[in-house]
Formats: sequence, C-alpha cells, structure tokens
Amino acid sequence: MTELLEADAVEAAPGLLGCLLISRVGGETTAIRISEVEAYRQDDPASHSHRGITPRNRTMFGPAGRLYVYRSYGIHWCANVVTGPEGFGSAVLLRAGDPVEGVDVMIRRRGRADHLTDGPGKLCQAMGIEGHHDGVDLLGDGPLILTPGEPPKTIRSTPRIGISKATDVPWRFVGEFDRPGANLPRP
DNA sequence: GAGCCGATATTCT
DNA sequence: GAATATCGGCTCC
Repeated sequence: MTELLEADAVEAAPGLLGCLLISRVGGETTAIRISEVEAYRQDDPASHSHRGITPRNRTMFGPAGRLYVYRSYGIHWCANVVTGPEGFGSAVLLRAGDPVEGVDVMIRRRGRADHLTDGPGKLCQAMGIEGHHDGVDLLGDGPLILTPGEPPKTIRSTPRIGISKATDVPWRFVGEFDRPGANLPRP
C-alpha cells in the first residue's frame, strides 16, 4: 500500500480502485469499496497544487498516505489520498465507492436512503469526513483507514469531471466489479 | 431522464 | 468580483 501511494498519482489512482476506506468517525464504523477516482498532480493545471503551496492545499505536498480534505463550492467536503514524494503536490480524488459497512449510519448522515456514496461530496458526508480530518494518516491507527482490497475486473479511464483545464487527459478511473457492492440500495 | 438554479469557502484577477 | 475537483430540489418532458 505504501509503495503504491508513493508512486505517481496517475499510476496510484487505478491501484486504489477496489481498496477499502474504513471510517470510525464519531465511534461509528462505515466502509466503502473505492470504485471511482481521479488523479491530480502538480504539473497539472487543473490541480489545486499547480500554483504552489497555500494554506488550503498544503497537505497535498506532505507525505503519501495522508488524507487531503477541501471545501468544494463552499458547501461540500471532498477527500483525496495524497500520493507521490513529499514536496510534490499530488493526490487522488475519491469520487465514489460502494457501501460495504454501516449503511444505516450513512443513511442517517445523508438524510436519505439512495445515492449514499456516488459522488465526492456525498461520499464524505456518508463517512463523516470533514475539514478537521485534513492531514490525517490513512495508513496508521486513526479514524480513517485505507486497506487493500480486491481489484476490479476491469478499469475504464475517461477525462475528469467538473474541471475546465486539462480536460484531454484521461485521469479519471472507474472500476467495474464482478460482484455488485454489498448493501447497495435499490434506487 | 435532462436542464436550470441556489448555496457559499477559498483562491485568483 | 468571478470561478470552482458539487449537490439537491425543482421543472419539464
């Protein structure tokens, strides 16, 4: 896991598909199987880190395996896994996952029973990830843990979503699995 | 289903 | 002042 995350974000991103993200925020356990990610790195005009270090994005420049959390559109939280060597601002945005544990908790946090973790802001809300989790170590014993899982059957790469720069690079990765996500609510 | 709109922190012009 | 790595509620098919 550590070696994967120390690689370039574009290499690490597809490797994160199928990994499990476990949250114990507030003493309640939720977990997802990661199914959709996007790679961002410093030499990429669409990345927060492209124009250098700021108070918001400084976690992206830290060691691999940390969680980078930022506020999106002033409303939502978005979670990234920091990758690459320390000092190079790169991370993998967690866009979506399949719920595998704590669905009842997710439903309560989201206030609805469908679309629990199928977007970056929704994923954070369902797992209780907020701004104060920025910088936590995902490989240690903290409230948020990243562990290896079963890789997807196939991986598709597409252009990234919701950006206006560097829309030509296919750095969004979507995993397709044999088994559907456990406990996925029927829409 | 698609399309419009409002909410609003942080950064950049 | 404008743009953004979004979402949910609304309308109208």
